[in-house]
Amino acid sequence: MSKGADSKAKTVAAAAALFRRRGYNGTGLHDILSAGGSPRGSLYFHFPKGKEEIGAAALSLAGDGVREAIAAAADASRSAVAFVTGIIRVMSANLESSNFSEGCPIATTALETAANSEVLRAAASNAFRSWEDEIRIGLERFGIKPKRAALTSPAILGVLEGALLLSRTHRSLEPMNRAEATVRLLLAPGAAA
Amino acid sequence: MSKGADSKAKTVAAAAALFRRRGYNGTGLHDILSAGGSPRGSLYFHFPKGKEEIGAAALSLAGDGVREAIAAAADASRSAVAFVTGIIRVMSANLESSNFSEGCPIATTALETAANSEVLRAAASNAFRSWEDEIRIGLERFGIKPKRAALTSPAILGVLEGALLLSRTHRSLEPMNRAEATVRLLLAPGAAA
Amino acid sequence: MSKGADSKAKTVAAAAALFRRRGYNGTGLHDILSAGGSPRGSLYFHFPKGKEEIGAAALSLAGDGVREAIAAAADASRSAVAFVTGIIRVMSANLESSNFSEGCPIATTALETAANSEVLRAAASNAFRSWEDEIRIGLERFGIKPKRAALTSPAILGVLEGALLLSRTHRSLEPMNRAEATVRLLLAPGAAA
Amino acid sequence: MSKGADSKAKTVAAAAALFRRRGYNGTGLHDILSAGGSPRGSLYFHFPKGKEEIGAAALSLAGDGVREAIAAAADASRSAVAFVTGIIRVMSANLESSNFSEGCPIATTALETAANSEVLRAAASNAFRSWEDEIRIGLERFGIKPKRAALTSPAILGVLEGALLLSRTHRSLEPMNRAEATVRLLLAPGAAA
DNA sequence: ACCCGCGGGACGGCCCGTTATT
DNA sequence: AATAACGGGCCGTCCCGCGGGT
Repeated sequence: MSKGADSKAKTVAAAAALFRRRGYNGTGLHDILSAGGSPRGSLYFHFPKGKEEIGAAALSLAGDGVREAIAAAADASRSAVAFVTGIIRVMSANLESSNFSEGCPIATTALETAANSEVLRAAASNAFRSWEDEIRIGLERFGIKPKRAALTSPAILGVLEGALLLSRTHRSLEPMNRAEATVRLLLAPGAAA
Repeated sequence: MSKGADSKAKTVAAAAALFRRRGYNGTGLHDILSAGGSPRGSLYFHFPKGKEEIGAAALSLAGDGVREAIAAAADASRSAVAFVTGIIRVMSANLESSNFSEGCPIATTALETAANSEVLRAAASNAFRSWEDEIRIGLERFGIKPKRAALTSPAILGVLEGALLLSRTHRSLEPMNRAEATVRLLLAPGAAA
Repeated sequence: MSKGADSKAKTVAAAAALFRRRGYNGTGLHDILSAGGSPRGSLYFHFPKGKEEIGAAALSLAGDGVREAIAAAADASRSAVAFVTGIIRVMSANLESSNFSEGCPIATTALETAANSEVLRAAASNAFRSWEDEIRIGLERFGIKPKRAALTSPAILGVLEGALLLSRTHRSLEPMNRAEATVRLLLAPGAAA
Repeated sequence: MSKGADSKAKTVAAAAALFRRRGYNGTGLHDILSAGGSPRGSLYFHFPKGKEEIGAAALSLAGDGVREAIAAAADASRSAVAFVTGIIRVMSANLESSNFSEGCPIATTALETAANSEVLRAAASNAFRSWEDEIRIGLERFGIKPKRAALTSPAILGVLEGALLLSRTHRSLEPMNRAEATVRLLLAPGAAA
């Protein structure tokens, strides 16, 4: 049981890592299984709906991971700006340490499957929504009014995602740095948001 | 000659359209060929390097298309804000009319191949860079100083890409609308960018 | 289990038969599968390394078959000359009954792949070596001294292979008959070998 | 005209070289054309029957080359044994210098196509026959009686072909050396052959 | 009249995601 | 819970002609 759960969790974790680097369609079940060390035949025992179910689980796992990282950034910060730039810097560090292989763990799969799998699209949507929520909560914690936080948090997420995409494509942290400037602007006292 | 160029161009156009909707790995050569009306065998004549070469050509074509659209938006506008919101609205219209199937024609392929194909990564990078340039040129045309335009244009592109990703994932134009607000802020007189 | 082994064995047997007649490169996986009655997908399960692995298995099977035929010829003979001419006559009979389609089951594949696949070259080499050994053992059984048997057996094999090649090419048993004369000479009392 | 003939001859020469190393089915028209420096489209102008016609021409060319080499060996020798061992040594040298890639230029194609193409089988048959003839002529020149020469020459060719096959497969000159001993025996004064 | 760029289906081998069977 | 299959589809490349340049 714990062994089964372990095996399942390992598989999902392996899938999440591979989807992040190679995308959903670029990752074979074979790769996931061998990376996770699980046997072949049990896959459809744990995931009766097949690859799509693994994908949804991986999206969920990755979504939770980032959400927790956002919460941790909030805990470690003393201002809204520090909070948000903290998030950006963690992402930048991931990008750099992985040679620009590890960007957003959701985006690639989200784009690949948005038009083809409602299940995966929804899973990606939930993940993004949870990040937005977490950012909003963090902003409120640092004194940003709920109304403004609700408007700014999706904007911040958008800026962040755009920067991750461009950084990965250009193999440069420059878009991440620009994103930092943009979010500062979004959080500036006078900004109408 | 014209027939040959036609056939090749049709294939690339079909590829670009399919990559936009389903991504690179999600699109089979078979689909591209039948969509373009070309037979299998000619493909290897026109694209000796195979799918990767088609991908690069499709990325280049799509890049040019958007670049021209940006230039057209500049021609049709009377202010920097109108110019940039014009771009966003065209993209929003594409999104909506295609039932959120047609977002950025580069982003999906860029993310899928950034870590696996230097050729495709570079092609995507060039496309993004050309948009950034075109935006910068447009901004300068409306009186934004070169220095500021050079800093703001990549930020605008980042905001736009992030919004396209989120809109597609959420099947909602709301992120696009938020992006409009963000770029207004970026272009506001007092913004340090 | 027995079914699995059966299916695999059938595939290998079909492959060996086809490689013998049409060679390795002239035989498609499709032909092998349909001849063996196996479905497509199982192939990669049984032979993860693909066609090369099937080729090696087929070479090994064919090698064993001939080795056993040589051993049987030894059992059925009362002299070294009778033993070796017995081998030749069996081969001649195969050639004739198959309308010169079935010659050496190793030679064609050996020549096709000697320079391209170390795996297949080695498999062919092993097969030939096993025949040579079996011939040597047979010769010793009929009183040929080990030293001489060790020198004569490869010579006999060479003569036999050359004759099989020429007979197939000329569609005539004449080279096989000449080979019989040559091996008699090799086994003649006074021959220095 | 001379250009055309040149191009055609180059193509055939390239084909012969490639067929020798990789066999007939293992060699693509593409390889032949690019090795020969010829354009694609003209191929069916020069060889209306396609690959088979190229194959026949290549077999003929290679056959002539070896026949001439046999004649040259006869010219350079003073005895029947020296003549035949001279042939063997040239072949051994080819084998060794090409890392066992260049054995008999006919055998591989002969075996691959014996059962599938009457045209190619006949071309190979002719080549072998011409070698046999040339050997017979050489033997007669050194005093071997016509009757014996006619019986011994095919035997020698068989021994030689068998040795070439085994040497290539084992990547060893040992079968060639054994072949030398065998032909000495065939040419020994007392041999009934 | 000779040549060849360009195009055309058909498989080539491989591997995909999935399912009976136990 | 996992072994042993299963078709289908992947991309690449095969060998081959049409129609237009020279």
